[in-house]
Amino acid sequence: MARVTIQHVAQAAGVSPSTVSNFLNDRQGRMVAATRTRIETAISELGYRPNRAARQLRNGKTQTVGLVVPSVGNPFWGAFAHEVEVAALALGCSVLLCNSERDPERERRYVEELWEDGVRSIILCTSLPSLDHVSNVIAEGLRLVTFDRPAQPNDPESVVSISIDNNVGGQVATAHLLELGHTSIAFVSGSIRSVNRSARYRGYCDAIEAAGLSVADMPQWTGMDAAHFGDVEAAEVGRAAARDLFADPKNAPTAVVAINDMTALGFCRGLRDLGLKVGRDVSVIGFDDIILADLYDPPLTSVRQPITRMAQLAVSEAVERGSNESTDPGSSVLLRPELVVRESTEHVPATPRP
Amino acid sequence: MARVTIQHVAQAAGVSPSTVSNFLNDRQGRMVAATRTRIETAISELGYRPNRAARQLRNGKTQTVGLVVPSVGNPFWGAFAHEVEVAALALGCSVLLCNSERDPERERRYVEELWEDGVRSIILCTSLPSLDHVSNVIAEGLRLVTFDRPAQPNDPESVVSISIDNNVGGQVATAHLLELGHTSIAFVSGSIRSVNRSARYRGYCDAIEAAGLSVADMPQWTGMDAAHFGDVEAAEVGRAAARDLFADPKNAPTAVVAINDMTALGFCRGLRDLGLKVGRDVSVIGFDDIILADLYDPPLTSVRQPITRMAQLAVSEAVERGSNESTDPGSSVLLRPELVVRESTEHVPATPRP
DNA sequence: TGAAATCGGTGTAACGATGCACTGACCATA
DNA sequence: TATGGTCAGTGCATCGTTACACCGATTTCA
Repeated sequence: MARVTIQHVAQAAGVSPSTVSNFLNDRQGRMVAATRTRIETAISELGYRPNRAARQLRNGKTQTVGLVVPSVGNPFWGAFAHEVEVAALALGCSVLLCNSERDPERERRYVEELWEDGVRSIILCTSLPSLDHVSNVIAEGLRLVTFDRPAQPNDPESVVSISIDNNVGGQVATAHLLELGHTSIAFVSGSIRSVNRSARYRGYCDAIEAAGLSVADMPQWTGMDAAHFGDVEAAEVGRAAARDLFADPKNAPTAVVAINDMTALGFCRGLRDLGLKVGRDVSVIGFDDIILADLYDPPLTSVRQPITRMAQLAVSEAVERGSNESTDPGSSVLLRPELVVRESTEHVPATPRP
Repeated sequence: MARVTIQHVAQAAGVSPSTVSNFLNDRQGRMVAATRTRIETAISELGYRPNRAARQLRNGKTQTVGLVVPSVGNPFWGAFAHEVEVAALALGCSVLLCNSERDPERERRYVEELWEDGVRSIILCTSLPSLDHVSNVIAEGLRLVTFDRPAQPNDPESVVSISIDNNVGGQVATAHLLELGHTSIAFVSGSIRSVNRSARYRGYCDAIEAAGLSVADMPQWTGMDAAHFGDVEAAEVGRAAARDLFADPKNAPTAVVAINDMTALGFCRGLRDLGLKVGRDVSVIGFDDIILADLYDPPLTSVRQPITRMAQLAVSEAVERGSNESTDPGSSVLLRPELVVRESTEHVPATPRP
């Protein structure tokens, strides 16, 4: 089965390869209808599919979207990667998968390699405050879509962000706990230098103070200062937080806002280690609403990110803007998160724990 | 920043492009050491990286590994995809991700498209009994590694399988429950036409009968006959199974072997809906040992698949055999699964449930 | 009616890497 | 000194597509 090339199509249609190429690339301005149909039938009869490598070599671009996530092993990123692939498929693109392990240096290397390999659109899931590490590639024309990281003031103009409003998310989560009567609410998060973390934390602070309470009075957990920890370890962070926060029961929270569901689930596991019951003893709320939130016992209250919609937006920004050369600034999107109340959050216990 | 090509390197090293190409492709048989070093320094000084597209166009191959999983959204496949990417990176390959949604037609299309795009090695995660749908591509020379699907008698010779021994897994899981005193053990699975399911089921049957019991006496659940259901829906399967099996409490099992952890977790969720407690009331065991098994409440007993090792094996089979043109039959691997006992399996309750 | 404009396409030289067939220099043998 | 053989490296056509420059035929318009 030798490859069917554009020459075969040209011959079958009785035109020159150039004309077929013009047809394929929508430069049909000057082309009589009959020619068009002859080419169309020739293509379908021969089952012609353009050779990607040749195309890429010629114009220095791929139809591939790069997807850089912290780790597909994490259920949230796995689910997102899935949605991205589905959305990209619908637009006729493939997805090249890269795990950054939340390492800025790997992020940079991946982005640079993808660029050099002709990938012109990348969906970068990062939560680094600055994009300096990839700014040179952006300057050369990379269409970068950041996900789960709202646009920052210093971002290059061409960068588009698809994200939920983490500040609102933090507020909604915290307000929910406040409404349940909690007044001792801890914020649990691992990674420090993340824009998400700070936005969610700010939302948490805002809600606390709006309720007339003081953040300073809340139980604090400073987090594991490990410079290097992946995404799968998020659960470990939660578990450690539970251990530490309840080391001194007098000063322990009655409710916890976790930075994401994995950390929340780890926290629940930690509570279990201590003989405490989620919901009854301590309310826990997470972020993301991964599939396991609903499966958990008790089902986890969470701030949902609409990943299907977000993946579609990200892919269409990456691909469609990537195709036309317009310097259209593109549109960053800040979606409203949605609170999904389940059973891990309950009214504050009437009697203080023993 | 114009691209550095092999010509630039050649010029800098004072040789012809052909010589540089020879160097790059390890055809250094006849090449004096001085030339070699001149080329080496030229490459590193100029920061030369070969152009993938040109290479691919020239020899019709990519250095990319195709990875076809049912859905990266499923935590097990997400974790596996992660390990594959890590292993591929170590060998200098990228990974092209495809979700088959367990649809044979999509599987076929993806495999064919990857092949036509020059991908010569594919890790296919399927559980279809036959590989007929991709046999034409295999015949043309595709290096196919199947994962989580043991080699079948009718498979083409060149196909390599990396899998655990599912039969043993089924036995180990069931034997564990038998040891705990259970005599009413159900097998819960969704997909019907899967080689995994049948192997695990056979293991289950073997263990039951080895204990002097009869499979016919066990509570049966025929499964949802949906022709089409994805991988993420696995949890739904478990939940439905719980509902159905306990519809008639007199005839309900005291323990359950689930086809995988997602189904097991769904089953646990179903039990919870019914007011039953996992472990105390009903023992549940899953397969895969995904990260959430340990996080769950109660932590889930599971038959672990050593995915890191398996991913390494799969990638090395795919890439290293792919590189040399030997028709070395390659070696299928059947790893021993490992039982991880946690708290979702307990001794059979002394008193029958009300 | 003749010059220009338009129409519908075609010829050709790249894009960067590769590998076969070749060459010129040197050495050994007869 | 012919003859042949090895050594170290080179020339060139090629992979499939694309885009620019070009071309002959028809139409337009003053």
